[in-house]
Amino acid sequence: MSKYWKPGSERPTPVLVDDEEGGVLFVSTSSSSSSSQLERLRQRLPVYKYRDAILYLVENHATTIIVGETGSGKTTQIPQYLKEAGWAEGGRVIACTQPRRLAVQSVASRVAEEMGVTLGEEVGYAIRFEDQTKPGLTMVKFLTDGVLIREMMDDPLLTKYSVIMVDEAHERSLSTDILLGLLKKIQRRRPDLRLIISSATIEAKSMASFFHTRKKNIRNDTIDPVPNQEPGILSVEGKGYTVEIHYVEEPVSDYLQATVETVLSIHDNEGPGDVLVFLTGQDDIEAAVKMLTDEYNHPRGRSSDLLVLPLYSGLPRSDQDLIFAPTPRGKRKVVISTNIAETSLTLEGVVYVVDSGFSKQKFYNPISDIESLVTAPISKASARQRAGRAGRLRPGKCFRLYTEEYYLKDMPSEGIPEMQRSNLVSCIIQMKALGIDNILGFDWLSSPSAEAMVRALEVLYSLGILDGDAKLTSPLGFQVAELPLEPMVSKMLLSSCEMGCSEEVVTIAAVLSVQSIWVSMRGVQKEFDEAKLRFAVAEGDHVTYLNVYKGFLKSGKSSQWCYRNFINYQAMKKVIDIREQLVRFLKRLGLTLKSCEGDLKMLRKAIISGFFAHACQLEEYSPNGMYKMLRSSQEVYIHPSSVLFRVNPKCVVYHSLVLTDKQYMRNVIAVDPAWLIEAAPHFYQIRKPNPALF
DNA sequence: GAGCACTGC
Repeated sequence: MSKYWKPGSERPTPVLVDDEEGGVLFVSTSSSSSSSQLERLRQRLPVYKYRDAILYLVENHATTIIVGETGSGKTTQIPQYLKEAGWAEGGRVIACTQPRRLAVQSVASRVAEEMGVTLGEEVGYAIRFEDQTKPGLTMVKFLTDGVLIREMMDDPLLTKYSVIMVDEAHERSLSTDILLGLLKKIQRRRPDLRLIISSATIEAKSMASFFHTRKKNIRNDTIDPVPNQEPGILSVEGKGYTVEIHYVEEPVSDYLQATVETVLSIHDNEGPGDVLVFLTGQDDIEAAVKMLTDEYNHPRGRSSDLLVLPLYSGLPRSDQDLIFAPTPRGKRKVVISTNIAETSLTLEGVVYVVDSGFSKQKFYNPISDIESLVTAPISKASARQRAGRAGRLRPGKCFRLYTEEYYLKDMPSEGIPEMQRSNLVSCIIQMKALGIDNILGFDWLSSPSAEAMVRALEVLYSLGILDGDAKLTSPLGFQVAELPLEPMVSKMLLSSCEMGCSEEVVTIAAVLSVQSIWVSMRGVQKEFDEAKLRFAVAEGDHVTYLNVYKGFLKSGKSSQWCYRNFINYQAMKKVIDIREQLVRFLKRLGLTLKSCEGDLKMLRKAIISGFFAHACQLEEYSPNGMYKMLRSSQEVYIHPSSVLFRVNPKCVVYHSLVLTDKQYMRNVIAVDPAWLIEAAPHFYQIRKPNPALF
C-alpha cells in the first residue's frame, strides 16, 4: 500500500515511488545504483508518490536528475508541485527551459491551463520577440535555454530563480551544454539554488557525474543549509506503448529503394495506422515521394490508397500543415520526413516507423574553419527516439533498414554533442561576456577540442572583439556580445554605424540571420531566375537583398507580392522582426541609424570590416570560375544561387561556405582588394601570431 | 548551372 509523505515529518532516503499509471518509478540517491540494487530496495522500502519523491529530492539535493525515455510528459507536473510546496514564494521564480520556442509555448500554456491561471500571469513564458511574463506576478516561467543564458548577462547568478529545470538535456544542444556548465558554476555560489535536469536514460550517468561535486569548501557561515552535493536520480520509465522492432536480414544497398519496398509491404501486410519514414534530406524525400507516387499511377495500383506527404523544414508552411490534416477514410498517410519529425514535430496517428539509419549532421573542421553538412549514421539514442514515434497512439512497429548486428555492434550509443561539432565563436563570446576568463579550463559537459577553441579565439582577436589578453574589448567586444547575431555580422553592423550606412546594413544583418529569403522551387527554375534578376545588382547578394526588402515594404508586406516574386513570406516576416529587434539593440547601445543614400562603396566596406577573412580571388584563366581564399588558398566557387554566379568578379567576400561536392560561397559581394588591406592591415599584411592566445 | 539536417539569441 502506498504511503504518503506528510509535511513536517522526515522522509526516508532512498525512496521508491509508485507511478499512478501503473508503472514504477525508482528513486535513487546514488548514481551508481544498478537495477538489481534498485530492485532489492524496492522490496524493502516504502513506496512513495511521484510528487513526494520530487519534493524530497529538491529539498535535499542541490541537483536532481530525472531520467526516462523521452516524451514521458512527467516533467510538466513538476513546476506545479514546486509552486504548491512554496518554492515560488517571496518573489522567487521557478524557471523551466526547453530547447525550442514551440515547446516553450505549448508546455507553458498546458501548465497554465492545468493550474487554472491565465497564461502570462502566474505562469508565463519568454522566447525571442515575445515576453509573456509579469515581473512580480509570474511564479513559474518557461523559456528557451538561449534566453536564460542572455538573462545571465544582466544577472550572472540568476538571483530571482529558486529552481531551474532544464528539460530535454539529453539532446545536448549548444545552448543546453553552455547552460549546464554555467549552472554548475553558479551552484557553488548559491547553495539555495536547486537544479532539475531532465534527460533520457542513456545520458543519466554523464549528467550525474558532471554534477557530482565532492567539494566541501562551501562556507560554513551560510545561513541556508547546504544541500547534498550528490545528485538525486529519479527514474521515470514505462510510459508509452511498446514498439516492436524489425531489422533487415542483410544490409541494404539502396536505402531509397528499400524504403519504398518497406512502405508498400507495411501497406499490404499490416493493420491500419499512419507511416512515418525518416530519410536524410529534401532530395531523398522528394525522390521517395515520387517513387511511391509512380507506384500509385502504376496500372496494378498497389498504393492507390496511400496519401504520401513530404516533410522538411524548407517546405512552405501550408504544405507542412497538410501532415496534420486528418487522414481521409480508407486512406493510409505516409509522411516522409527529415529529422524534423524526430523532435520538433509530433504526428499523433503514427503506428509504423521506417528508419533509414541516416541523418544529415553538421561537422566542423577547426583547421580549415569550415562547417559541413554530411549524411552520417545516426546513434542508438536517435534510433530509439525514432522508434518511439510509433508508440504514441497504440503499440506500433519500427522497421529499421539496417541489421540487428549493426545496431548492436557498430552503431554509436550516443551522438557527438553539438559543442564538439561546431564553430565556437558565438559560444566563446557569450562566456567572455559572463566573465569566464579561462575558456580552455572551463568545466564543460563535453569539452570541445583545443584546436576549435584556439581557432575561435584567433578569429575574435582578428576582429578586434578580444584583446591580446583574450579579454573583451571595450566598447566593441561588449557590444558584439549584446547583439543576437553571428560575431562577424555584429562587427559588420557596428562598423556600419560609424561609417554612416547602418540603416542599410541592419537590413542585411537581418536577412543573413534567416535561412533563405527565396522560395526553393524546382521545375520552375527559369521563372525563378527571372524573378531574381528583377532585384539583382552587380555589387552582389547583400545589395540585392536591400532591393528585395524595399520591394516588400513597398508592397505593404504583401504575401501575394512574395508569391509572385518567388520570395519566402515567412522568412520576410522574420526579417522584419529581427530588424526591429536589432534597431532596439542599437538604440540601447546609443548608436545612430543612418542611411548612406546609395553609397554602395561605403556599404561594402562595412561588410568587409566583419568579413575580411572571407576574401577570395578569382584564379586567372580559370575556365570554371575557381576562386582561392586569400588567407588559406583553399579552392572555392560561387554558389549558383548567388546573383554573382557566372559574373565572377576578380575579388569577392562571402558570408558562408557550403560544402557539397565543391566548396560553394553563399551570399557574395564584389570588392576592391585595396579595401581589404585598408580594413584589416593586421590580417593581410602584418601576420604576427599572438602568444597570449595559446 | 547546383542544392539547404535542425534549432536558437
